[in-house]
Formats: sequence, structure tokens, C-alpha cells
Amino acid sequence: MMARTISHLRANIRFKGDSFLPPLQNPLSSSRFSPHATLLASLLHSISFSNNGDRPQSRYQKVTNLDHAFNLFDEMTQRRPLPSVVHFAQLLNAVAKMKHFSSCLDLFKQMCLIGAPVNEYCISIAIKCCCQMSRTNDGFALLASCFRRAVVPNVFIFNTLLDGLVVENRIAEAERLFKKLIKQKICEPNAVTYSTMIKGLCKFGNNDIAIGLLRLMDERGCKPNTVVYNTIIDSLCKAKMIEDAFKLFNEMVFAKSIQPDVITYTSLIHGLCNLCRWDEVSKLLKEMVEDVRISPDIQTFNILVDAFCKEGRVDEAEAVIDIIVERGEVPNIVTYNSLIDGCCLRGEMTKARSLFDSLTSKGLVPNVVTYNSLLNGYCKSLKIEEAMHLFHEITRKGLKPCIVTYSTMLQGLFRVGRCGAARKFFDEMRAQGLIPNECTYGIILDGLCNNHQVEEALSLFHLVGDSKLNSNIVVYTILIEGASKCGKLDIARDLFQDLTLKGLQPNVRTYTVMVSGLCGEGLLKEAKHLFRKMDESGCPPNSVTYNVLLQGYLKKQNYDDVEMLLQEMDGRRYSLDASTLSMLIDEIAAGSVDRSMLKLIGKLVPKEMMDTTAVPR
DNA sequence: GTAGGGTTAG
Repeated sequence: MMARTISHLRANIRFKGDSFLPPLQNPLSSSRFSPHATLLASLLHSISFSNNGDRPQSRYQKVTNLDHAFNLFDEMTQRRPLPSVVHFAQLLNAVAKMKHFSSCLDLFKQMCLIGAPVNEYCISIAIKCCCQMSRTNDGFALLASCFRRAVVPNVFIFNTLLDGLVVENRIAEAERLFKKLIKQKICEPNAVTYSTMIKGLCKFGNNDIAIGLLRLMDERGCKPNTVVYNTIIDSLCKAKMIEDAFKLFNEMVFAKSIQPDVITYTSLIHGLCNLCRWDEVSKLLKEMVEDVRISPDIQTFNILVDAFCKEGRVDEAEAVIDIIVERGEVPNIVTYNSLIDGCCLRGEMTKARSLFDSLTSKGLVPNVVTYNSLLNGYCKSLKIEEAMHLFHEITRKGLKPCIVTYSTMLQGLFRVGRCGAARKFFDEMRAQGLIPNECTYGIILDGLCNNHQVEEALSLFHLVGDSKLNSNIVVYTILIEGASKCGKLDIARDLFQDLTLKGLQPNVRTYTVMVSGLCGEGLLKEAKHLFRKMDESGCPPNSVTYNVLLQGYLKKQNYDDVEMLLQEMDGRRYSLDASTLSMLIDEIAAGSVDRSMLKLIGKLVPKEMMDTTAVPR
């Protein structure tokens, strides 16, 4: 199925070739084209890639580095009369585009000081800089300065501020601002205002309200566009609500006649990849390549590279990279980060390392994500010294370790039992001003439990108290597993009961861990009771749960329910894992389990195990 | 001359 994806991409190359190029021939030996014709062809080619009819840039827009910008600014401020406000705005914008937000603000302040003309364009750029630096409050202060300068803030300014609030996760304030604009008729929201607000709603999982806002904008006479639809479609895809995403996609294309673009398709392909629905991925890719307007780009390809890597198909990911190159596109650091991560996932550290070392020769600079993947690979292969060495390289290369970097190191250190070193890393992380998140917290609790420090884990858990960190089902599952593995089943039970009180829904893993704990203490009746509760609670047991319960029965030499469980597994198309299978075979050999069950057991052996395990027939 | 959407890591 994945191979089909590749063949569609290859077909695309041929498709493009067939449509636009003459039959293949050696251009040097060709008599069909005169040198002029070739020149003309290359000119035509360059025209199609240039900025379709854009005006030439002014010297203020062309600045390429900060020194140049400051020199030009100094020169401008000395001229009399002062240059026009348009030129100042162009320079400010060029500096902002280079992401030198703080310098851009300095220039803006200097303009104000020397009495240079400042209008809504300049203020809008300055506000954008504040927001990009997560200083939206400073942006609002600049809004106040609009009123002092008798500049009427326009929809660009409000949209930028709204986006700043969304970026800072200040969703309630964003909603208040949005409503205020409408109610007080301060400024009529346009499609950008709506799409920004919709993005904020989606960010917090309010897809339904986002769709409501999409309807509202239509009613208020603001026509939804591709960006608005893309924002919601992407959010639905990320929430694995792919059917709803396609519903919206169909509405957009067929009912509203809004053209989808490469971003629409990329979001849908990403959503399908996450659900391993490869056939549909191929279908969409085919649709994309057949429509010349929406040909896949580097981000689309990167999603495919990443999907192949996550499936462990590094070879096919490399084939996609070949296609990227054949199409004349350039693989970037994201492409290689996925590939390196894929190698690490398979424990192929030599290959991961050599890919990492080859980045420079490709003109690519490793970023903190590159390092995190490699660190994770070393930690998972228990090569902690190599991980430590790499960790120190991060700062030497002028990069900053982030919360993921530290979490990865903590996990690695706990895994090799170096709890003291883990503690030091944790303190260093805090000293760097990094706040542990749910994942870091889970890693620490898990690490403590696995290093016989369940008491420590529990006291940390109680110390943290009622918070977002402790309202997480993963955290509970870790503690329940830790407590029951250490024979503290009472604590595990209490934690499990807490879930209902907190309104948290146990997942399959939580149930399985609890069933396993009960089995470990020989409490088969209670384990079976909980097991039966799973279906009722809408969380049916999976293959692992069945294997855990079966092992519990076999260990206790309780064979009454074994056949029934095996039959249920068959009905649900589940399979036996290697250790349950080996226990069953031992029991049959010993005569405790009836040989008549062999046929059923044979059906429950996964195909890939058939080659390696001899199952008596 | 100013604003909004898609990719990688624990």
C-alpha cells in the first residue's frame, strides 16, 4: 500500500514530463532548437518563476542585513526634508521580515523621538514585532499611542493584536476583543479577523465553535475563503476527525466553489497518514498531481517522509527524498530530521549519526530538533555517555536545549538507573527557566517508579496536588503501574478510584495496568470483574489486556475461563503474544490445558510469529 | 508600505 504512494509520485514526474516537455532527447545533439530558442525557453522559464508582475523593490525594501538597515536609517533621518513615511514603513517592514523584531521596534521608537512621520502602516508593523516576541501587551500600549497621535487604528492593527493574543494562548481575551470589535462597531472584521479567531478556537479544540464562526461570517456577509476552511480542516485532521474534515472539504469545493490549494491537500494527507489510511493518501496525492494548480511541495513531501519513517520504512522515506530531488526541489532540515528520527527509532544509530554528520555537506544546519532525535536514539540504545557528549555539543553550537531536550535526557538517565544525575539535569533545567510540562512530569514519575522510588513518585504527585499535571490520565496510569509493580496494590486501587472522582476516563492502558496489578496479586475474580467492565464503559479490552488476563489465569493454574477468553480473542481478531503462547504450549505439554484447544491457539498466532515459533498442529 | 492556513523531537 505504501509502495503505491511512491508509484503515484513517480507517475507524477512522468505526467509532468509528458505534459510540458518535448520527447526526451539529448539537448546538445538536438537540431530542433537554435541557441536563441533555448535562450528564449530559459527566459520564459525564469518568467514563470519570477514574482508574477510585482513591482521592482525600492532600496528600503531591499535591505538584507541589520547593519545595512541601520546605516540606511541614519542616512534617512539626516535628510531634510525627512523621507516620506512610505519609505520608513518599507524599511521597518524589511527589518521585521528578517525577524529582527527588537531592532525594528528600536527603529520605530527612534522615528517617534525625532518626530518622523508615523502612520497606521508603521504602527501596524511595530505591533506585529511586539506580538511576534510574545509581548502583545506592549502591542496594546502602541494601540493606545494611535489614539494619542490621532491615527485611526485599522483592521490590520486589530488583526495583528488578535493574533498576538492567540499566539500567547490568551483565548478568552481574544474572544473578548473579537466581540468588542463587532458590538462596539470599532472595526468590521474581515476574512483575516475571522480566520485568526477561528485559529484560536481550533487551537483549544473548539472545532464546533470554529465551524459556528465560519457560518456566522457567511451570514454577516464576509465570504469564507480557502484560508478559513484550511484552518478548520487542519484542526479536524489533527483531532483525527478525518470524516468531518472531508465533509468540510466537500462543502468548500462543491457547495461553495472555493478552490482548495496545496495546504488543504497537505492537511488532509497528514490526517490520513496519522490514521495509516495509505490507500486514501495515494488517492489524494493522485488528485493533487493531476491538478497542475496544486502540485505537492516540500512540506507535503516531508509529511510523507515522516510517515514512512514512523512506520519504520526508512528505505521508502529515502525513495521519497530521491523524488523530491528529481522534481528539482530541495530537501530541508525537516526532511532530514524525520529521516534521522526514523533511523533512531529502529536503533540504527550508526546510520543516524552518519546522516547527522552529512548535514553540513548538504548546506544544512542541525537544529535543536535534530539533536533531540539523536539524543533520544542514544538514550533508547542506553548509550548514555554518547548522549551526554551530544547534549554538551548543543550549547557549544550556539543552540539552546529546550524542554524536550531535557525530558529526553531525564528519560535516558532514569533508564540506566542514574537517578542522581537525573536530579542534577532537572535542577539545571529549572535554572534555565524551563518549566516541566506534562510529559516531563510523566517521565520523572515513571523514572522514579522504575527505580524503586515509588514513595518518592507518590510524594511528588501529592506535592503537585490538584493541577493540570495531575489531571492527566497518562500520569495516573504510570503511578498505578508503579504502585502495583511494587506490591502497593491498595494505593493503585485508590488511584484508580480517584479517576472517577476527577472525571477522568481510564483508557485501555489504564485498565490493562490495573488488571495486570490485580492478576499479580492473584486476585483473579476482581481482575475479571474489571475486565468485564471495560466493554460496558465503552473502552473494550485490546489484545494486550487479553494476554495479561490469560497469563494471570495460567500463572494461578486457573484454567476454567481460558478457552472462553481464547474464543473471544478469535472473535475480535486479536492475537497471542510470544510469552502467553509459550505458557499455553507448556500447559498443554503438562496436560493442564486440553489438546483440543490447539486448533484455536493456532488461529491466534500472528503470521509474523509463524516462521519463528513451532506451533504443534 | 501593514494582518490569517499545512511539515520534524520527549
